[in-house]
Amino acid sequence: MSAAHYDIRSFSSGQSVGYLLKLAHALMHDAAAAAFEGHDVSFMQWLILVKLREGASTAGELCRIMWYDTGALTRLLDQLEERGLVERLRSVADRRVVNVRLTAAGRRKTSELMPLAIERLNAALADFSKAEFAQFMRLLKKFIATLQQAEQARTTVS
Amino acid sequence: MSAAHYDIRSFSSGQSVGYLLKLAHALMHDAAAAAFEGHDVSFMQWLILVKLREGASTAGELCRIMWYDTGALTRLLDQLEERGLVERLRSVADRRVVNVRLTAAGRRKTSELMPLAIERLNAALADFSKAEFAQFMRLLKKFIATLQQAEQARTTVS
DNA sequence: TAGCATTATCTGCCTCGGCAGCAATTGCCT
DNA sequence: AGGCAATTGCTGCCGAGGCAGATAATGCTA
Repeated sequence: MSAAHYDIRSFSSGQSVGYLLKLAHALMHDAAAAAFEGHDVSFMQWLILVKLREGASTAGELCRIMWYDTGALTRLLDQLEERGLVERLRSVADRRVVNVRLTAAGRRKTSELMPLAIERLNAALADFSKAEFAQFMRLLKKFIATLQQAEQARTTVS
Repeated sequence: MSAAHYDIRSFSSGQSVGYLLKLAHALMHDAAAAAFEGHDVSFMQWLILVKLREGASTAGELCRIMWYDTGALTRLLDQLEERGLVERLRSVADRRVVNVRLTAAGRRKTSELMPLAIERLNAALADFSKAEFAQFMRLLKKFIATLQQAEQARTTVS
């Protein structure tokens, strides 16, 4: 472990990872949300659809991987179910669990909107070389791993 | 400019910068908010105080640099003013403008809570070498710059 | 000076996520 | 089997932020 990166004397908010992450996320999210405007599925809803396509199968699982509230997800799934993009099936193995899966229409809608997201991601990274992109991803994952570990330690204590 | 980083065929949400930024920000924010729990100033409010100490002087300026809603900021300033941490002064040069500045108590409170934030930032970056930290900051800033440029182009058109 | 677009702030309304409590179900332990 | 903690999903409530319209003040143009 190296010495601390920040100290009280020299701290400036513009040099804070937290502040930069906030800005980067807000800008990226706004760009994505703007791209999805006018379509009948919001950006957040589409993210859920993608995660389902990638294998997520229950409500709780979606909440954990998306760092999303269970109450909020229940309501979000209600909407997706109403529009026939998703279906809920009570698990027979464990009747507390609700299995969620894409319908055919849901799968179609997911693919249909995919280009919107891809386009925005590439636009945001237009000035990044392959090497820079790889570095960026690696560092983000490392950062996340550290915090998730700390978070897990915090919640298992209490 | 290099070739596109993402394409429709190979896309996976776990490899999306947007998804990673969302997670990184959420985890960092939760850690910071948890650190400020119990103190009479929320994490968000403290951020405003810091920006004021660093020279921000009007409500509008705070909104722009923090990527924050003007309505939300008005209410947040109301609370800070009530507690005597901040004071509003109608500008004499332009009477539409409200100059905001820290009171002595506000400056004291800002410094008092600084260690909480520093500590969390350093904890999150504990495994980062100096070089990795510098790289991470550089790439985040580059990413932000690209998106801000695009955002500005989008809003000046309409 | 009169008219009009623009800017800065504030207010009300709406949506969405966080949180706490609830009901149903399961698994563990005796 | 019986009791009890833990887990899953759902519901009501609350607070915070986004958005649109209102207000006041300024600057530009004729």
